[in-house]
Amino acid sequence: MSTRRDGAADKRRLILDAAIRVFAREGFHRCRVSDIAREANVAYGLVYHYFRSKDEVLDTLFTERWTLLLDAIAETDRSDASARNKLRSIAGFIIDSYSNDPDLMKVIIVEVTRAANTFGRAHLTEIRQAYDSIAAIVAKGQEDGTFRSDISSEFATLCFYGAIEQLLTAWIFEEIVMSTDEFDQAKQMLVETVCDGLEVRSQVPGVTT
Amino acid sequence: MSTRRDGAADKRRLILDAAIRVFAREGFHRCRVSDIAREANVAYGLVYHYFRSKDEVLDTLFTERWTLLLDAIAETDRSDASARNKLRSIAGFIIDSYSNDPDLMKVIIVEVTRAANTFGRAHLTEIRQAYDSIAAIVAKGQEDGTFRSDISSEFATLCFYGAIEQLLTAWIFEEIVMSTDEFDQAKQMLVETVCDGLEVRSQVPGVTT
Amino acid sequence: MSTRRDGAADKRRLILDAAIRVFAREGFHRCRVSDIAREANVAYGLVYHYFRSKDEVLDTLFTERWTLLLDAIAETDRSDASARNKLRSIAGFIIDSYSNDPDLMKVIIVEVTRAANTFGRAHLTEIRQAYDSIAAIVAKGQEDGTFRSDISSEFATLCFYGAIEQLLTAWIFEEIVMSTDEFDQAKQMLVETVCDGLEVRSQVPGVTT
Amino acid sequence: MSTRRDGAADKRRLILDAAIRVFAREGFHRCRVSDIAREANVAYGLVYHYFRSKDEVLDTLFTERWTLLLDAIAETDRSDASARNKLRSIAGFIIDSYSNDPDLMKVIIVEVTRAANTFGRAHLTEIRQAYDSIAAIVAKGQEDGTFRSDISSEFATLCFYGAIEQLLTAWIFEEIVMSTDEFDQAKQMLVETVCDGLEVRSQVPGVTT
DNA sequence: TATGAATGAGTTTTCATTCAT
DNA sequence: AATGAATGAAAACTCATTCAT
Repeated sequence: MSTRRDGAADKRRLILDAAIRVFAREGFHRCRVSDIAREANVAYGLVYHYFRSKDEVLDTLFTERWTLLLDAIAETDRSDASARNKLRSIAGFIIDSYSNDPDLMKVIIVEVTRAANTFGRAHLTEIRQAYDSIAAIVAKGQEDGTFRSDISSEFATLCFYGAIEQLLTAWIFEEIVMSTDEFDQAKQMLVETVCDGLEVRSQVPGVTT
Repeated sequence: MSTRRDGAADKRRLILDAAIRVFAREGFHRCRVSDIAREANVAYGLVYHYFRSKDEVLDTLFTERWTLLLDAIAETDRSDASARNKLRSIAGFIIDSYSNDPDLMKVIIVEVTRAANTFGRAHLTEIRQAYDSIAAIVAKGQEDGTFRSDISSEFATLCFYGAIEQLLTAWIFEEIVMSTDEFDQAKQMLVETVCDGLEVRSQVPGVTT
Repeated sequence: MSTRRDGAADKRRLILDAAIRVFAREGFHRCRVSDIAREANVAYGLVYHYFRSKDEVLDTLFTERWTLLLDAIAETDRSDASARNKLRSIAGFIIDSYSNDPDLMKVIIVEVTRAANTFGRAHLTEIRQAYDSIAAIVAKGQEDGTFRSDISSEFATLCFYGAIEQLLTAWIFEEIVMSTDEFDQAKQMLVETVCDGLEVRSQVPGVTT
Repeated sequence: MSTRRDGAADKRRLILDAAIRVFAREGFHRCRVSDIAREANVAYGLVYHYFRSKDEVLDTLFTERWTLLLDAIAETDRSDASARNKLRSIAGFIIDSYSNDPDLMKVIIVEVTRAANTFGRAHLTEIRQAYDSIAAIVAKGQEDGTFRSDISSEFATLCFYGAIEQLLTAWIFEEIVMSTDEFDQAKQMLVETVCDGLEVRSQVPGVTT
């Protein structure tokens, strides 16, 4: 969201990128502002020239990226693809984001999205907005008869997003390095599993307790 | 976990229970040890009499509860129920845990299970153990032909567990209060969604990108 | 200075002896009262049953031993040995004390005698008393013409006692283990060096700056 | 030791000088870091800006001064004075140090040199180095026939250094204020006593036990 | 814009001492 | 006499933030 020119001298960007690495490596709470400055090869005080606080650095990082996600979801929703393919596209976007910049995604997930007590709470509105947009896609799928209607769209969204995030979390937690093919396979499996669970079926298996 | 007699005088238990409330309310990092002591109506130093550090309090809380989960999974696995019903039982156990003690589950999820940088890392082994046990159940379901085999059991487990945790996280995040009926409905929907996605189907819908 | 019966059940003595080992091993400030109790195989609170405070344990240890030293000096002084032999006897007593109970002597020297800011200050009177008694012996040696009189007896005492303490300190610092012969040799060298320096000489070597 | 310019603005120096006064007045263990900061008229945190810990402040103070001593000994040793005069010079340097900056010397002696359990242990190597250099001087005196050879040079050094330190300790302990003349007299007496004890004599007095 | 010294509130942890049994 | 749980004051150390240059 920098309104400044990009270039070698954009110290603000330098700081943000350094912060990504430092937050990913040490965690937001564990690292010190001086760690960010050192990683960016920049004077301590400059961080405070560009950002009001350490929190604002993370907020900026989150909002930058989350806006892209919201845009991608909106963009996808505008297309006339099937609900299933829209979900595929969103899952693909998130997984590609991780594939392209695992550090940033790690920070966003670990420090914001999954941090119910701190930044998660602060960015609840933006996070909800993503859920709501996805839920709207599911709802349309239910309306046109693709998806079953006995599962609420909000609930379905939780399953969908929860599966994605758990996948990324596993990669983060276990420090798994994935190949391009493996990423593609993961996308495929994810969408199939979740969407198959959501689709209308001729014969629903009987449930016994 | 406590080998001491329970009763009004078990200050150790008092401290653990107070810690649950304080961690849930303020978050592990935000709260001070003095908050725990005050909440437990106990002298500051007594926390350190029973626990080596603030960290150890959380560790204890996590291990106490996670052991119950691992036991429940193992117990379930030992039964001769179908794979689907085993998963239902596990999901039920976790959701019931939340229903019975939302504060404790909030702490475990927010501060440990989802905290890749801090306690999550420390308890990786125990967390993995749960995943592995669930994956084994899925694998058996694949072997007996109930579940499709084109999705790896590990991957299926991520979807399953991710959906559950996202569900709980939503409740936690949004501070949603659920009725018993709603809890039951959630269990039902969760298992149906995930298991239907995993099951072998006569006709798999065509996938177009 | 226990007024109680000695015996296997004398917990007070047990505590004092344990304190010697713990103070010697870890230092007075570094060790905790619980360390003493554990070393003595005695309940925490029992230390406070017999002693008002941690300080009092050290005070007791010091006074017990220092009284023996003061007695030995007085006893020596009462004999009709030469001044040189009186000093030899005192040096011998101190070195024997170290030889017999290096831990206790380490504690007394390190924690009291050389601790100008803490216990040394508190026991200044008793420490001075030893110096004064030794100085009196030197003074008599000066009066009867054995020792030179151009060096004040107080000053001579400082040299004498300083040399002894430095010797013990070296053993303590460097953790040197000495044989009986080496102890005897040390006594011999010490007294010769110091006394020769104090004695009246036919020809004093010229001093040039 | 400071590589910074001296002047009113060198807060690091300010802190070190304040620490000398505070350590001398209250003792290292008794004083708080806040005492040092207040004495230096400096913010609490600045102490930690310049020094990693309270320990490091004392370490710095000791090393600064002890280096001067080692230099002085080396310098002295390089001259072609007699062994006796070399010892005189060293004793003079130490006593002058005390005379010029009694607080600093008090801190070094009380908190480091005589503290076998804490800092003395940490700086053992540097302390030994001084002893060794002095012992080398004595050894040369033995080789050229000035000093008697039946006393080992290490032993002689202990007597020499022990006498000096005991002298200073007495001044510190008893809070004796000395005039310049008295300091000179002390140097004179010290060297005479110790060196006379070390010198070769025509007739060695008989020793009877 | 850039620097890094300076500030000081906040928190964990330690441990001597007390006290109920 | 003996136990060990309970108390709480004290202090080191951290680090986000400010500020003078």
